[in-house]
Amino acid sequence: MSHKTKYTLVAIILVLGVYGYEHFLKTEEKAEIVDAGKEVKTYTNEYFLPTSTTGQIVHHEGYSLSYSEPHEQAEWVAYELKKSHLTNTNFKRPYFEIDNAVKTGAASWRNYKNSGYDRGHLCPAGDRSYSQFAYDETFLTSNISPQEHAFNSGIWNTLEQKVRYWASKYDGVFVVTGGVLSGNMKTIGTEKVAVPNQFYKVLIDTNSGHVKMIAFLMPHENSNKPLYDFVVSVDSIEALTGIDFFPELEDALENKLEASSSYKDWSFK
DNA sequence: CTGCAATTC
DNA sequence: GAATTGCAG
Repeated sequence: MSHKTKYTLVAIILVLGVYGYEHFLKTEEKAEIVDAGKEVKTYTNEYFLPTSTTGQIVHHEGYSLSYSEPHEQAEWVAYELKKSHLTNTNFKRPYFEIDNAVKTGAASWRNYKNSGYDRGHLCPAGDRSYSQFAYDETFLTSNISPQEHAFNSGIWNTLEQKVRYWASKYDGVFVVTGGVLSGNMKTIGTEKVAVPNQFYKVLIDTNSGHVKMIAFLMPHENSNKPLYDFVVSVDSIEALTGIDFFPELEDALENKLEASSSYKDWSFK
């Protein structure tokens, strides 16, 4: 063959080689996140996981979730927020990524684009700022729900900050949070991601002597009311969602704590 | 902290 | 599409 043909072939091989290597790197990066879901969780983490009404629980390094395919979002996200997790580091926000660990296919972030709704974190990025990996992992689409911006940056944000305050004060809390996926809901995007009409957050603390619980149920709208106005019993959220929140607790204790809507054990400062 | 959007390459 | 920059609650 001619020299010209040889050079052409070499050039093509080089281009394919570089492309292939970059593709290999990207595949490796994705594999890291997927494999992270297979890691064995700590005892405490497993212990407080709620039941799944959808049959699809996914474990990530920094949180676990139960994915509802019909609603294209998690019915709950659960994680332990330790005092040591709280840092002042200010990571750059990454791009949202489809969660490949969701076998039925997690929603694309494109559903949210120009929808008028925020990509609202369920496990807040601010709760996983102890490492770049943990922070980035919260930007998976299985960890977000459509939220009105005024709500997300308003009273919901206030609640999230209060959770961090409690995690610091009580040396760690276990957090379960999600939207109430029932009733008539609007949808956004081509995949019809449901817009919850209410959001909840359930906390349990076992590190402060005696076990205590608190639950919040908020309409999907901003509010200037104090946080304690939204305290409800865990039982009432279980009735709404069908989720059993702390099935591993001793029954008598579980029944007592979950029936209570008292917040006397939790400091609102 | 919680986010979106316009701009540039 | 990726990254930077600015803006808003």
